[in-house]
Amino acid sequence: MAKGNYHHGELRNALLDAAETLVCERGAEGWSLREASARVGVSPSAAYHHFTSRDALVHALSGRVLARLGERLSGAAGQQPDPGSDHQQRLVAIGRSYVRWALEEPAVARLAFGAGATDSETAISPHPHDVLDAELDRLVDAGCLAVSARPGAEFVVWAAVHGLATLLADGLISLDDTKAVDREAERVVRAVLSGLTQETEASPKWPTARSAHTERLAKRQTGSSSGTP
Amino acid sequence: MAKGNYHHGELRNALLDAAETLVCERGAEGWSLREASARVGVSPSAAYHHFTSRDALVHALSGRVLARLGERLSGAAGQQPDPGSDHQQRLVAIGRSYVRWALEEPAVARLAFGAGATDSETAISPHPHDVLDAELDRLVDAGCLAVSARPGAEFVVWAAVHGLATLLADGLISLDDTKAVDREAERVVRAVLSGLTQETEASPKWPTARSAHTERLAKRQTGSSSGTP
DNA sequence: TGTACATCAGTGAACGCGCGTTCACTGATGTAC
DNA sequence: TGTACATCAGTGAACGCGCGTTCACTGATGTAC
Repeated sequence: MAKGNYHHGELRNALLDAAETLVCERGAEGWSLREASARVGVSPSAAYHHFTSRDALVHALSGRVLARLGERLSGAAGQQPDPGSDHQQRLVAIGRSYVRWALEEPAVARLAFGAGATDSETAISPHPHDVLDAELDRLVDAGCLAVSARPGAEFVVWAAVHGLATLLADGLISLDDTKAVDREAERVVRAVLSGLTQETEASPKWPTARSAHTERLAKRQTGSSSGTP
Repeated sequence: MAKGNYHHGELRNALLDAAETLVCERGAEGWSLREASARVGVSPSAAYHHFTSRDALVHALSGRVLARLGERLSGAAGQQPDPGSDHQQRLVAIGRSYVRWALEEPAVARLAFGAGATDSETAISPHPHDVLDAELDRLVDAGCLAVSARPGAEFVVWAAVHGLATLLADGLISLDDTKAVDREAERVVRAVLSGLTQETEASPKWPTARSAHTERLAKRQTGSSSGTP
């Protein structure tokens, strides 16, 4: 906005905004760097002062989108009233929020997950994965999930919620309205949490999964800790 | 193969094969109709005698891939020994098979699901969804799943398994080896089935989901039944 | 306060490219008589 | 069994297109003295 437009000032963000809008309108892959530049009213080459390539733009957008999702999820959990006897409530809220989000802008969700594993420059904060993680810890603290069932539980919950979200976003499953989506998300979360709760003892040791996100964190820490003895 | 190559004879299938190989090599979107034709040793225009557009090729490929997945899933269930007391075993096998499949050729899986909802020409048989459905019916018959929990249970299981499969395929979660993948799949399936089993009574009514696949079947049936009074 | 100058963030033309699709064509195949 | 002919499944040249990226450039900004 305002005055001489030779220097845009906010071009980086403006390009990300334009790209996101294009993704909404035309799908995760159906747009070009040239189009995004044109929307912002800038020449295609201007983009290269802010992103090294189209791919870098995509990754940056993915990061921004995932961070927003993280905020949204932790917000959803935080807005839940005092759990009373229903300790699964906050996790239900998270699952619901995740699924709703994927359904609001399916193409954006697809892009975010598609580019998700490759970007390592920017820290995504709060990362959706961390939000889920913290919530499961709460559940253990409340005595509603056995300590033995806790390791890797986030991947089970994440898988279930993510699966519902992507099946809906990709149109492989349909539900009639938002209400139905919310309730289906609730069913999935409750089923999976109840199942995990039953694991308790005598269960086999489950494998150790790692998320691309925590992987990155770990690398960063070992890298810096080697410098601080 | 053999003799005068003016008439290929199997061009349609050959193009699908080439496209599938290209998807493996370069990702779900990183290939062109021209490339596929070139691999088969045919001019690009030849493809138009078998597919109305590149998009039609993609959909046909998706259908073929999904049908193969269906076969594989039902095969995996069928190979399980007599369940004994473990009635979840067959479903664990299905889930394992689904996840393994997605991990073997992630790009192909992505393409199959991405194009999945739009194709309505060819019936996919056996459809993965149907295989799952049948198996849950078995579970009810065996008395291991309440009749009240059965409706829509396939979507809960599908979501969980599909989520794990896509998170792994997209690199958002990593596991060390095939063994770990198998065990994680088992954990997810067992968790979700145990959760569903607990639903039994007094649970709220869950929404009615529809899959793009059954939707299509329904349409076909109403269409033909109107002609046979 | 005024001027010189480095740096930053744009421009716009050009590059080479491969794409999906169309078209008029032609060689091979199979069928009717 | 042999020939005429319709149909099928290829060819190859051409279309117009938009793409990502590069390059030498230039106008605006901010800092040092």
